Amino acid sequence: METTYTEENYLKAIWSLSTKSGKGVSTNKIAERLETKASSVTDMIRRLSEKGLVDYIKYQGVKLSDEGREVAVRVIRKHRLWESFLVDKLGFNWDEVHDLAEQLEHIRSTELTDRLDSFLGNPKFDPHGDPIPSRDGSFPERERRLLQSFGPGDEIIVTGVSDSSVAFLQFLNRMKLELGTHLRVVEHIDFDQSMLVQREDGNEQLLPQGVVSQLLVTEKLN
Amino acid sequence: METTYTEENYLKAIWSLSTKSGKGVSTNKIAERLETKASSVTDMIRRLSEKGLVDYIKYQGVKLSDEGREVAVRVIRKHRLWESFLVDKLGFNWDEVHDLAEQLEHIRSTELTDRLDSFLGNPKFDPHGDPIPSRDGSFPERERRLLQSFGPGDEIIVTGVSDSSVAFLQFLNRMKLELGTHLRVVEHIDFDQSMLVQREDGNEQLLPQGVVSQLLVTEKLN
DNA sequence: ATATATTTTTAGACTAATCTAAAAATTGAA
DNA sequence: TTCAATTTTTAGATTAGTCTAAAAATATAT
Repeated sequence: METTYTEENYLKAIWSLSTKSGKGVSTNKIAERLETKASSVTDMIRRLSEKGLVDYIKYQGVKLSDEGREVAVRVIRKHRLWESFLVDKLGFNWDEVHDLAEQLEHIRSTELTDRLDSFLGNPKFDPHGDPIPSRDGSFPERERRLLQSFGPGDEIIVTGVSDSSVAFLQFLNRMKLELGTHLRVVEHIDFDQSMLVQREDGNEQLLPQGVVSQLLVTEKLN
Repeated sequence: METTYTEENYLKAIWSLSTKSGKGVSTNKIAERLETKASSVTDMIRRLSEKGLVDYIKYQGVKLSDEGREVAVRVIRKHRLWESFLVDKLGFNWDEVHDLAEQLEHIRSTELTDRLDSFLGNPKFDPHGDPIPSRDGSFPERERRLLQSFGPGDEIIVTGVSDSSVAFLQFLNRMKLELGTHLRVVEHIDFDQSMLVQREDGNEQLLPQGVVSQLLVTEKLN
């Protein structure tokens, strides 16, 4: 299956906007992510659907097919390996490499990807702490601990919840916390066990005790 | 000046088809090189001309403008640096890297190119023996001539090929000829323009006309 | 020098990806 | 539940790059 750069970018966007809930990803969400228009997204989704890369029902959003997911994960593997290369070998800072990796991730060669992987020493996580899929598409496991066990300065990624009640999940949603959200701990507030954290956009947010004691996170390995 | 991948490929083709004679490069030659049709070439030349990247007179062929040459040389610099990376760091053979470098040469980032350059130790020549332009676009010197211009007793080093088709490179590989191979000319075989040479291990080898007329070598000055 | 062959350009059409504007479907609030 | 707001899709146009077929220009051979 031949895929264009653009198709790969759509598949990647759908992958990262997908949730375990099983709901389709909405046209507008994809448009926003890719900085394009909803009408363009509809067109592209139709093309991807004809190629069997996504399952699509009009007005109901879109999901990746098995084949579409494979393509997306292969692109993500390349993206994260190139980011590792740029930081570990060329000395870029981890916050400078995203746009470059967006270009490099479309280079077509399994052989190159695999050689790059071993040149880098088969890293399991990229410079942002995100897991690098292996050749067969499987993601490495990460050690997860409760948010409360971290302290000021620690950088973490939300990777799960120990209480999966609907109410808790909805509350997380309201707090704009989801899987993959990156946070930096600013401080513990001792008197009520809440925690001040900083988001990627620089804004600070206060997380109540209920969240701090239930949220599973993974430490970012820089 | 923003250039597309396709424009860059045209500029590169025009660069490599240009001769010192100062004549314009013909539409058909470009079409053949890029495996496209003459009509497509005419269209693209017109676009490049409007952008000021080439000088073009209908029916008289095309020449690179100063700005077009700069773009072409920057792409060539990237191509050759990536080839060096693939061979020196990832362990590819020098006859396997061309198609990959054709993709990598379009990655847009002067910063990346310069960091790659220093990561590789600022190489002057790529794995095919071709000179790598420096950041400012200047080529390193090295006097190379075709093997056929040498005579009995001359000692030379293989430093490049004037035909870098995959078939030719693979043939050289089969003949155990690679960059840096040292040879001594034994004799010209006049009737079919082949050449008898002696290798460092003392063995003699007959090189067919196709090799003798395409292999670039540098004289060994002892 | 003139007819023929070759090269180059033009005309018109196609595809991928995009856009704007408007229509259709869905969602949500009174 | 019904009507307004929002989301999504459709219709039609645009751009880059390509093609085929035919016309125009140039080169070549007798």
